[in-house]
Amino acid sequence: MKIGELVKQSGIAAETLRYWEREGLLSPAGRSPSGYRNYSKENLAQVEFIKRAKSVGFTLSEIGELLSIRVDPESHTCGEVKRLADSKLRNIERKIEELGQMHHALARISDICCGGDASAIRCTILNALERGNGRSHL
Amino acid sequence: MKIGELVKQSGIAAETLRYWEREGLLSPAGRSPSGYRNYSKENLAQVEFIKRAKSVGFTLSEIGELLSIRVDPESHTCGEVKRLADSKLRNIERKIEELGQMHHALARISDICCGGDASAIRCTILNALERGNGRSHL
DNA sequence: CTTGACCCTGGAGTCAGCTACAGGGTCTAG
DNA sequence: CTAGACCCTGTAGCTGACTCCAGGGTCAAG
Repeated sequence: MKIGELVKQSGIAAETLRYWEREGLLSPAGRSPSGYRNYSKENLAQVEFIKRAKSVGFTLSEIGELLSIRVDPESHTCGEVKRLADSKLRNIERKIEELGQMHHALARISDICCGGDASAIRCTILNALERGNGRSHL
Repeated sequence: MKIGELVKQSGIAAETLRYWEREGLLSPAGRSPSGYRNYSKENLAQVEFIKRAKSVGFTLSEIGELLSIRVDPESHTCGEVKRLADSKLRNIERKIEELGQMHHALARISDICCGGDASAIRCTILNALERGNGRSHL
């Protein structure tokens, strides 16, 4: 199938598919005489693989590693794959933790703000940002 | 004080302070005859304000808005400030939610992987990425 | 035979928030 | 007077994942 068909089947933009190809994630099965990319069923499966890997947070370069394992799984171990997954999990946990701290700090200073039409001169949010309060995130 | 002193007092790199200035967040109180930036105590306070606002997740352009309220709070209301804070809170919540879903999905497929030295041919993680399983995030 | 949809390449631009020069001027201690 | 620390501007590069564009070739329908 040509790229337009793959776009329809996969929901991924043509520019993006070509970008993934440049990044080494997706090689079309072949080319037509006139240079048009020809994609196979396997190519479509690979695009779906990439989409799923993206949806759980892998970066394109990590997906590249996963794909190289996928094409030759005999030469790799479960352990390798699990290490990739678990390091990504730790990574996600760190981000959640950071965001949680931000949320906690911001919620605390926002909660005590009246939020009314009074002038912002004594706004507690502004004051908290102005002075901090000794804790790490405000 | 000159920029090097502000760097010491604030812990923010000189390049970054100049960058913030280009972005309209921080204007030095003045310039020496030779063109060196002169920073005041108020400038230092402003840098601390920016640091705190960053630490709770505001972007530089949002911080710009907060700063413009800060310099003229009479013309603004608590409500304005709280709306900024609350929209940022919703924003953080969305990101946490997204990451939580990624974490959930990835943990689920990682947990059932043996992680051993066996070849990756039947690796459950790879299989899950290959086939999906009908849920939104795998 | 032409129109319009489709495809190609290569390169530049986008977002945020820096960071790193290069090539110069200034200031201060000895 | 000179060495070295400091400061200036302007420009370019970095990250990641696209996104857009110009300028062209290809293909099928009518």
